[in-house]
Amino acid sequence: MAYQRSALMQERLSENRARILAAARQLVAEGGFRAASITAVARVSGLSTGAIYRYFPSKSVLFVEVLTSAVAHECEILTAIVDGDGSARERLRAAVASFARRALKGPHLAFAFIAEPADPDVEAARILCRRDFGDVFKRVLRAGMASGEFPKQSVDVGAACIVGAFTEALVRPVEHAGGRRSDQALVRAIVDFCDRAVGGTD
Amino acid sequence: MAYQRSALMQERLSENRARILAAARQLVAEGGFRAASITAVARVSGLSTGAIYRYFPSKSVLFVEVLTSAVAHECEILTAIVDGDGSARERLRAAVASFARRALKGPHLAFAFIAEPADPDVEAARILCRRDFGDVFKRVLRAGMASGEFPKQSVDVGAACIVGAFTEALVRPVEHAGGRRSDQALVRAIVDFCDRAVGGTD
Amino acid sequence: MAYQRSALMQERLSENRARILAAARQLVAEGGFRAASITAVARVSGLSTGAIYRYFPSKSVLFVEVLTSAVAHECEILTAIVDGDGSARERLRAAVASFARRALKGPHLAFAFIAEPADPDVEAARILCRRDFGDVFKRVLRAGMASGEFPKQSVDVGAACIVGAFTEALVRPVEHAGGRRSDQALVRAIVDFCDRAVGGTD
Amino acid sequence: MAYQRSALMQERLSENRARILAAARQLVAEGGFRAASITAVARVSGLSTGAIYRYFPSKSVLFVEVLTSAVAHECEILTAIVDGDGSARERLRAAVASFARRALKGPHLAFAFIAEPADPDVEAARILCRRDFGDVFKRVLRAGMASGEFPKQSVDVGAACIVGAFTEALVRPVEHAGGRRSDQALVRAIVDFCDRAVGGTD
DNA sequence: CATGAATGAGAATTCATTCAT
DNA sequence: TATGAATGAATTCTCATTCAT
Repeated sequence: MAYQRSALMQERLSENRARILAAARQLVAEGGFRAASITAVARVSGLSTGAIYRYFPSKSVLFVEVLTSAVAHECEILTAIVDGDGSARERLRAAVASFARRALKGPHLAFAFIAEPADPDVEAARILCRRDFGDVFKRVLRAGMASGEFPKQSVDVGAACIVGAFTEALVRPVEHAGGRRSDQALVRAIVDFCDRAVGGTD
Repeated sequence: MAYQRSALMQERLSENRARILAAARQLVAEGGFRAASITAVARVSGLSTGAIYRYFPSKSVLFVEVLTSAVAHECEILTAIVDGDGSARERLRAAVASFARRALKGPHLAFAFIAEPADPDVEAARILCRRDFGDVFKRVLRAGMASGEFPKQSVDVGAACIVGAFTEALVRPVEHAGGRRSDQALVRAIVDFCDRAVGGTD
Repeated sequence: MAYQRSALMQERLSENRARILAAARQLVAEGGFRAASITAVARVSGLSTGAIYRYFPSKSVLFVEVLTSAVAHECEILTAIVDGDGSARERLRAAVASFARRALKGPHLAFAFIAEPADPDVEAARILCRRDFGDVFKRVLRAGMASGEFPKQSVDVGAACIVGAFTEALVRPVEHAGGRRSDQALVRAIVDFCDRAVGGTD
Repeated sequence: MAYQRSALMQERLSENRARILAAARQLVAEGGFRAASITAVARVSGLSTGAIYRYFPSKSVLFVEVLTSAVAHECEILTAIVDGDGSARERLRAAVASFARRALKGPHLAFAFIAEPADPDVEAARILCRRDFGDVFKRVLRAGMASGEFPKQSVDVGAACIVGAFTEALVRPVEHAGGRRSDQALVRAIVDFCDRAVGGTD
């Protein structure tokens, strides 16, 4: 009996795939990579462990995709801001502020993806992701230098420093959730720091 | 009559302790906490697994010591610089440059200690260590603001951003060892970034 | 669509659970709790160590169940006898005789359960089990005292002494299996001892 | 250089041996065989682990001696009572009462020796010790039967039952130390039980 | 094609025993 | 001779991955 893969079936397949990714994302967000076992992903997604392996050949591959898709999404948002209107300085401030605000809403996820290693494959993907983040900032740095808004500086290092600066500044309040300063003030301080760092004028 | 513990024996004991710490440090530097199993520490240190437990009551305690001793050492060096002579700006530049140069020599370790989580006990120690690093920079920031060298800014956020910025900027070249720019130029770029970020004048 | 768990599968699951319990029971019977490692249970049951942990969350829980289920079974039998017809004395004799005969068939197990401690959790369960045994005998003692068959005496101590007496008398012949007197005579002697101890008249 | 083993040295040797035995006894009394590791024995005795092995070839041998010497001591006391003056019944009551009172003073030790097994060698010794205990009671049983004080009964079984009865009755209060009945009343109840069991008349 | 029970290598930790000093 | 550091096999438990149903 020949099987026809119906549209319905196709849909279910990609729905399952999405469910698995969502479950993995949620688990990492709630408890880090440590809490994200295949068994847990199966439980949260409502599928079996065997089913996970139908959609992803290994745990590494699954989490590399979780990581890259989340980062790609963030990068799209940042890119839209960086490629938008306004001065380079305005765009940089807006991009940093946007990332910081989003990270403060879903804290552990941002931390895990940016800072937490898992196994070597995921680690390799994480490094590529950080580079992707950096690339967005490189563009606005180049634009600012071209227009004379920013002084001459290393684009590579500047971009990495920006990513590192706001990552680190965001990680700490995340870890002591209680008694943190207002998120507004935190975002503002991070943005000011990056602004001064690249601009040199206040 | 109890036998005197000979000086030779004493020396071997502390030598073994140091060997265990060195082995643990090396394993973390090469492959992160993931690669640092007790078995691996035993193999690299040339001792048995049981011997590890004569010197350290648990894996957690061992790695907390690895972490805190490394960080304490770095903090001492930074503190000496920050408490030295010169303008706040000069001292900040010197501190960042010193850390960056040292990190480039023993690369992965710095990252693993700053960014990589392990088990809850080590994680708790790691958070304290990050705070210690930040504290050093807070002092120079306060000094610069008091003397009017630096504009008014958030000391907490600024310190975290500095730590994050140079950590991130150092991690990337470390991970793609080939084709990196000259270390000198890298250090210079990082220092300039932090300098502008806190000072606002060039 | 979730698949139905077939009756066959259901059966295999409870069969495995039973196999694990049986293997644990056998190992305790043959060599005491000392000989009953998880590895040994896995070997004897024909499963892997990991499989044991699908059915029982820890070694303690497994052995607590082995212990309590065996004791509960014995207690049911004794309770049925003690709550049956006849004089208190007849029921006491029947209960002791029944336990003794059963113990002589599966010897070491009864002893290990009554006398041998293991880890704290199992030990706690063991104490509760001894109390359960004692409770059965307390009832018949109270009945006999109420009816005037037995002289006034401590119910608590009497019950404990009965359990201890037949346990000890059964343990020795069990351990030197060769050359033992006839089981019949042994059971008779134990029953007579307990009978005299509580009744005081022959 | 030929060594002369001086009297002083001889004394120290047997003193050390005694210290080791005392340390082992104390540890078993306080925490059972579980707490009695060779390292712990070394610590408590003030000797090194290596020294333990100069006096005892293995842990088993050490604890077999701890066990047998303690039991031998109890047996001597019981034997003196059993071989003393008075009716068989009086001597039996006195012996049981003596053992019970002593056990209540140093409870864990008696329990560990009577009920708790360790490794196979110690276990074998424990069984022999119980037999030794039983032998004492066999003598008084025989004496009582010969004089017509006790009815005809199995000496072997009776002795075992007596040992089991008072052991069990003593073990329980030991384990729930709080809220126990008065020791006096407990001893009395145990003695009465054994008395009735062998004598048949009140 | 989905299921989830089973696998088994590997992790941290313990401890009786040995042997270089 | 006494020491106690070192050994290493054994223990309990975890989890990514497979495969019979």
